Amino acid sequence: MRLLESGEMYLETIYVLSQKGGSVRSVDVGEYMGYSKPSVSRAVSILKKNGYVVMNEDSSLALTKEGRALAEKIYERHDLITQFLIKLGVDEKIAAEDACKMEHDISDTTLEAIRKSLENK
Amino acid sequence: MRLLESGEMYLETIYVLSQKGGSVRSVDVGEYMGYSKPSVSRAVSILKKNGYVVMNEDSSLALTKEGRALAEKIYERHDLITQFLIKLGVDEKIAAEDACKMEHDISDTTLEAIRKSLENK
DNA sequence: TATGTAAGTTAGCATAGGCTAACTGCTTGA
DNA sequence: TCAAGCAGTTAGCCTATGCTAACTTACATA
Repeated sequence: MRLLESGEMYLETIYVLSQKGGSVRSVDVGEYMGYSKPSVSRAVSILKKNGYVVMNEDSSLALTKEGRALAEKIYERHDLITQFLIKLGVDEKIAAEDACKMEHDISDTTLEAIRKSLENK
Repeated sequence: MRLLESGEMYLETIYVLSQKGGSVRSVDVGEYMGYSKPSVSRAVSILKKNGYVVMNEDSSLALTKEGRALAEKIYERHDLITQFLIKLGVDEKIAAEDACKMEHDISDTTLEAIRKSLENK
């Protein structure tokens, strides 16, 4: 089942927090995103149902192979768009914020155009 | 009251259809957007409540001064983003589709960066 | 004149995705 | 040992925004 935008955001957050090292708990995800525990609990249960995340016995979260692959794809989009906006002259903070929203909307075609444009520099 | 993304889309559609000349009715908006009559009816009532649209006696729709100003702003964003994506090498159709989603998300800062980039060509 | 069609509205359903309140179950420290 | 606090879950509320069904109203024409 295809994740909606909010699901992608939760998945991306779990990925980003994992990259920082250490275990990732639901409460960490909620704190990072500014959402309540029940909101995270529901979102994580959907990610589990979709096979993107598993919860360990100590209730820390781990990405499955599929979850990691999808999260990497989403994060790469985020990163490419952010770099692109920065090159365009947008302040780093605003670039990251805008990229956060754009990453869910942009077609693969546009993303490839952005990638090419970054390579030609 | 600030319009949400869906409200902006309805307003933009009324504006675009107005530009084509002739009167714009709710049913035209629904047909253009692919939405049902009740969905349009509710959306239009919100636009009326916000002072962006009035309904004439023959139930055709007209933008107020504020509605027109906002619609023009939204449409200009749409147009700038579309032109920008086309210059980036994206096919015209896909550029318009992506612009449609991006126009609601992008900050004023990024929009100005896009505008400048288009001018430097 | 009576009927059929078109347009708009109202009522109410569904889903997504925030929230708070309240419960459960661990773990920890006085 | 037991009381407190922390993490996760469950129940249920709210808003936004799509939908269908069914109603109203007006017009046009047989």
